[in-house]
Amino acid sequence: MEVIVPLGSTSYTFSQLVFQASSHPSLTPSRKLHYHRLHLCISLFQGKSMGRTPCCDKNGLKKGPWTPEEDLKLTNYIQIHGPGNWRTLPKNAGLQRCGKSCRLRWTNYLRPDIKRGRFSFEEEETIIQLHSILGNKWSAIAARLPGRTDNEIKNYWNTHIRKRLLRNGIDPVTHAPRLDFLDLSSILSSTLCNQSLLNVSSLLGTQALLNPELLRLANTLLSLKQENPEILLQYLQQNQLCNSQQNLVPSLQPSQLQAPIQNASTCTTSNVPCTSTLSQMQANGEGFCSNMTNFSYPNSQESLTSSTLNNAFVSQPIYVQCSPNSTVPLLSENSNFQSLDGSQNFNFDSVSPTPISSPTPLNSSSTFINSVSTDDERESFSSLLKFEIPESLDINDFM
DNA sequence: AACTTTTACAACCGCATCATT
DNA sequence: AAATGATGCGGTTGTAAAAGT
Repeated sequence: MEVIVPLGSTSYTFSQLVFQASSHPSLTPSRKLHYHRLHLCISLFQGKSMGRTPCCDKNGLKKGPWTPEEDLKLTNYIQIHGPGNWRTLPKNAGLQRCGKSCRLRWTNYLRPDIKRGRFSFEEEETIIQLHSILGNKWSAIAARLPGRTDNEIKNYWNTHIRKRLLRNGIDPVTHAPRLDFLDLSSILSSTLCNQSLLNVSSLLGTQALLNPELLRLANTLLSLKQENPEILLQYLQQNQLCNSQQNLVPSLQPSQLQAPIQNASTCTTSNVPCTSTLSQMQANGEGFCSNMTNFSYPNSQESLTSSTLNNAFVSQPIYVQCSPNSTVPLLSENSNFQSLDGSQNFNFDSVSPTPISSPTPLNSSSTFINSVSTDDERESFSSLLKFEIPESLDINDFM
């Protein structure tokens, strides 16, 4: 059966088209388009897909995990000839792979300068910061992390960092705190289960979460605490985060916090006293419940009661810096919380207007918000901190 | 112990971009 | 200027290992 192919105003038999395509050495521009269509027709007739020809003939080429033998062949070939010419490389190297697969294997796995193993705290912090600026530009992020590939960073982001940010109420896309992401229900329901803990201190712990930079730092440090406490300790010592003189949150007096915090799990491996910053870390979604309910004084082993917690924590104003030059209370003086059954009301009437800053480290070199040098940076950071709770916030909405 | 679910990561795929013709 | 090829990039998938039941 003869196949008729309409081409422009003329119809050709398929055999005619094949003949012309195979024998025509040079095409005039006016004919190029016709022959391009011809090529497509032939491809279609032969069952090939439309569009650009694939980078390799898929037939007979291996896919899936690479074997050590294949790795060796590829490595040996590149050591001699260098990377590049990926289309012809597999054939020359004796590999039944497409060039794309070879390039990926080399750049993501076999390259000698690739750093293997866990991401360090500094690397993780860098990734988070760069992602907040660059978004999902993995190659751009990888370019600033020597030895790490874009694929590796992307995977690490998706499997570790992204989930952790979500868990801790931070939008992994915008890096802004999101109350709807925060697992407030577990935090509050746990608290509400124990009426003795219905006090301002608990809510202050929750409130501390609402400082986005503290959230971010807490998130990172908490995960590190769980996954690699040694590196955390090293980092804390380097950045003096455990030095009470650092006054990371000046409104919370070290004397009021030392006792419970020294016994908190974060510091069990360290003799270095911790500050309120770490207490706020404890207050995130992963550590909040247990740590808020299990605080005890180190000497007496006496568990803290509601009243002692109140004594220790009540009346501590929490502020979020919303602009480089001013601070405002996170909650208005009229902010109220109400328990599920309405039996407990909370307010922050005692909040004093003493302005404080929130000098949370923003990068591994311990740059603090207050010490940023340029207006752009200030603006950038202050935009990160724009976050407030509506006065009409109702806890029941989160339950 | 067996099975299911979750996690981690290597690899694939399609599209975009750049360089060459 | 347009077509074509090579390479890079980012989203997604497949699968082995680990964790949970």
